[in-house]
Amino acid sequence: MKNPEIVCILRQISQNTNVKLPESIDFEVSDGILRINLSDKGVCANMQSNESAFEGWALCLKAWLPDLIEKVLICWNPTTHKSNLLHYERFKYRIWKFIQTYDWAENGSLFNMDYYGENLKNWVINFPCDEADKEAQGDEAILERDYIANQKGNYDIIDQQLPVGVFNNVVSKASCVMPRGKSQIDIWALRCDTLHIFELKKSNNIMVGIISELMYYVNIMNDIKNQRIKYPPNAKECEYRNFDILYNSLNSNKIHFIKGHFLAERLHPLISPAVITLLNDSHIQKMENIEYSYIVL
DNA sequence: TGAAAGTGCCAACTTAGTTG
DNA sequence: CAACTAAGTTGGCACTTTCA
Repeated sequence: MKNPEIVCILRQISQNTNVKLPESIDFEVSDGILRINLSDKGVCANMQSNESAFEGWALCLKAWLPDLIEKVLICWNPTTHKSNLLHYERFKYRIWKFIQTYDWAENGSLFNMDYYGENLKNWVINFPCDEADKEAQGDEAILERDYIANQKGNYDIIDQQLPVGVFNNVVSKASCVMPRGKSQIDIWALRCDTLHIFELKKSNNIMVGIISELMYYVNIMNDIKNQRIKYPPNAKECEYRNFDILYNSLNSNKIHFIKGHFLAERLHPLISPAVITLLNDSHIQKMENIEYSYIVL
């Protein structure tokens, strides 16, 4: 069964005849196995784009079609030339995390993921280099500031725009491992022993890729919390955007829980409550105190 | 006709380079 | 060495396409 037949069943079950699957991904269901075949372009694309967002599609399809799908294989071609090595590197980290998190998910390519454990030791994460622009005009920036202003009383600290760029040993353009720049955690907050991470989306931006983004941010912060990935030495002097408070909390092992929140008026029609439940149904995540939830704006 | 995927453009953001 | 400018990239937005 391929994309057209799968879409057909999804439409029946979800009672939504507008549901679609991205044509840049080949889905294939047979004998209880869903194969998600990603293109060269997809594995090098922004993680929130449909062609790249395998986490979201895997979780949505498995949650909607539990009788048809027991196992999910993420497949791509590791031998061809990759047009964007930074996105590709992040893609491989995402795959590595995904197959660790869910025992029903497997790497369906010939790429050997074992080396990642060693690699992580050399990674460092960048941190704010100035205050966030308080005047930024984008709708999302305005939503972000409003939410932070409204929620100040509910958290010990709440702030915006936390960088999550991965680098080798030092933070510089030459040593970057994954995309840096604009991919930042929209909003983060601390309350007692819990770090909250919010992925904010405007109501007209409803994409399955929101799952990929939030999972990536949560996994990176969890790897920092567990000291698998470090901040560089000069991070301890940074006081922008309340980073010093976060840094000290992480450093003194005060953070025991990480909660990722989808913060939006509405989600993609395939992201049902059952998808959030499946997202949380993981031994590793329970062991590592990771949890996801949907907060309706 | 309406909803969702796909596409191309541009504002905004980070870093690197330059200047006083 | 701070402040400014330039360059390059990301991701949002608005538009187009597709399909029931």
